[in-house]
Amino acid sequence: MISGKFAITIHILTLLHKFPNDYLSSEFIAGSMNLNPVLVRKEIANLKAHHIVESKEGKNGGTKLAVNAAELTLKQIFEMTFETIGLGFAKNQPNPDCPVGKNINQHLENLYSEMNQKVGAQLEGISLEDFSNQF
Amino acid sequence: MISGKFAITIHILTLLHKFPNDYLSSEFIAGSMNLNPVLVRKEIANLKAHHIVESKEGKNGGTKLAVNAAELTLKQIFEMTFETIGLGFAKNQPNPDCPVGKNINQHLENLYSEMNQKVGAQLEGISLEDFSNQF
DNA sequence: CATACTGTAATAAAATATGTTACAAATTTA
DNA sequence: TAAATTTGTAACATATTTTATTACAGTATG
Repeated sequence: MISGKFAITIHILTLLHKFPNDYLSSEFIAGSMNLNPVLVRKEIANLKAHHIVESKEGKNGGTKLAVNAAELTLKQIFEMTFETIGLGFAKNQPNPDCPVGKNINQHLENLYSEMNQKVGAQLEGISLEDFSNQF
Repeated sequence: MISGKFAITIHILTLLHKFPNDYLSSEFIAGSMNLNPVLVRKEIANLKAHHIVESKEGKNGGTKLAVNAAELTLKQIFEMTFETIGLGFAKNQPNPDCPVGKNINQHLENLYSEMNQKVGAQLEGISLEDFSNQF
C-alpha cells in the first residue's frame, strides 16, 4: 500500500486526538472514513509498531493515542507511511551504453532527495495537535 | 499514466538536448531507456501539445527541441507531466456527519498545496540545460 | 460462557500503469 | 513513382498495485 496510507493514518490519529479518553474501535474509525475496518486495523498495526498508539483487545477494546499530540509531527507520520515523495524513475533497466540512460536514475534520485528535504522541513513544523485543531 | 511520465519526459528532453542538431526517432530514444517506442511517442505528443518539441514525420523523421534548454525549467516539465505531488486523499466519500470525515480532504488539500509551492520553487530553479549538463 | 473486540492471513476485485499490435498518413530517397 | 522509414493514434492485452472482503483464532469483559 502506498497511496492512501498517509491519509488513512492521519485520519485515524486525528480521531484519536479528538477522543483522548476513549479506546476507539476500528469499526467506529472506519465509519468516519467509510472504509473497511481491516484496512484501519492494518494502519493501526503500523502505528503500534512505531509506539504511537496502544490498543486493547477484547470486548470494549480499541485504540488510543500513546504519545503527546503536540510532539508528534507530520514528518514522523509521513515517514511511517510514505517513505519518500518523488516523480518516478525509469522503470526498466535503461541502456548502460548510453550516458544518459546509464545515469538518469541517479540524477533523479538526487533531485527527489532535495525535494524530500524541503517537504520534510515543512512537515516537521506541523504537529498532530496543530493539524487536529483545525477541525 | 501518472508514474513514469516525468521520468520518461525528462529522459527524452535530455537526449534531445544532447543532440541539438538531429531529429531523433522514437525508436532511438526508446533504446536508451529500454522502453516501447509507442510510450515514447505518447510523451512526445504531450510535449508537442506544449510546443516544447517539434517533430517531422516520414523517413528520417523524428523529434527535436523547439525551445531554449536554458529557459525550460523542471517546474514546467513537472506541470506537464505530474500536476501535483501529495500524500493521498480519503478515497471513499468520508462520513459527512463526522466533523473530521467531513473536512479531512480539504485540510489535506491545503497541506499538499503548500508542499507543491515548496517543490515548485525548487524545480523552478533548475533548467533542462542544468539537468542535462550533469551527464 | 456469550459478546465484542483485535490481529492477521488468504483471497478477490478493482483500478491503474505499462506494453503490444496494427495500420493510416507523411516524407524521403533511390 | 515506388519502396522504405517514420510519426500518430487507436485498440487491445498484460502486469502491477491498491483496495476490499471473508474468515477465523485469540483476548478481554461482564
